[in-house]
Amino acid sequence: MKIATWNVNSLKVRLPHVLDWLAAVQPDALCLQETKTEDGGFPFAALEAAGYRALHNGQKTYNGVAILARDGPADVVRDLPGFADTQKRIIAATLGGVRLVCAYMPNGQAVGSDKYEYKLRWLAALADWLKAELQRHPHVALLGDFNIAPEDRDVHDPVAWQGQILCSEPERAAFRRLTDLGFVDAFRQFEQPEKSFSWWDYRMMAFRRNQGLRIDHILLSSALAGRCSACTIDKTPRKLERPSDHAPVVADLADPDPA
DNA sequence: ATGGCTTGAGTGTCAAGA
Repeated sequence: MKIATWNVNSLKVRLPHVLDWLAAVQPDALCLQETKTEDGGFPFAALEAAGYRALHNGQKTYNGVAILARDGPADVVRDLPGFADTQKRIIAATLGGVRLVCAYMPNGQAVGSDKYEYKLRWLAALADWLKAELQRHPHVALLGDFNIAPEDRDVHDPVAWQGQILCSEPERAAFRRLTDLGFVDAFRQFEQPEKSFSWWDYRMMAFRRNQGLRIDHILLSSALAGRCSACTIDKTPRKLERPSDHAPVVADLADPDPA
């Protein structure tokens, strides 16, 4: 089973890239963030024609998350249970025995801002919910744009970014709270190239200079982590005309051992 | 240099991203 996550920064603009990427990579499930549309503008038919059913939690202009899957997903949840939020950042579904949680975590804008406080509250609510979710489903995969670079090696210039948004200690502590629940950063289970990033600013030719951050992640519950045979960042679509500023992250999961 | 691009909204120019 191949699962993936990609912040597309507007699905209307990026649909051709998404369709090409689905055809080339053939994932069983793709989690999308920043679709930036309500259902009315969502390309259900084009994705269906490509062999993917879509679950969408949409919003006009901002946010919006979706799960594209070959098989029909079950037990769909939209939004963080028990957390009052007008922003559409969560969609979850069960597929092939795996509980997929697609998340677009808040950006936070600046350390100390109202949006930063919201980010930390949102992350705390996510951890509380996932703790309960792990009791119900041992095989949980949390995929998405975390807007957190968990360690200095995930940052092109750790000195410049020290303490800044996406890298601050409270954000990194929120990430560690997830790994303390038993989640494993799939990417770090394997040897990776140095300076591996998943996001590059549109400005300053940041991609060409590889001035990026690794903020898009696939976290696997311990029961799932043992089935993961590979995890990679696919920089190919970042090189296209009018790219998303994020690259997809892909994980391969072996079939479960027969009981 | 609190900039630089890109998107959506809406038709002038701003909010937001990260």
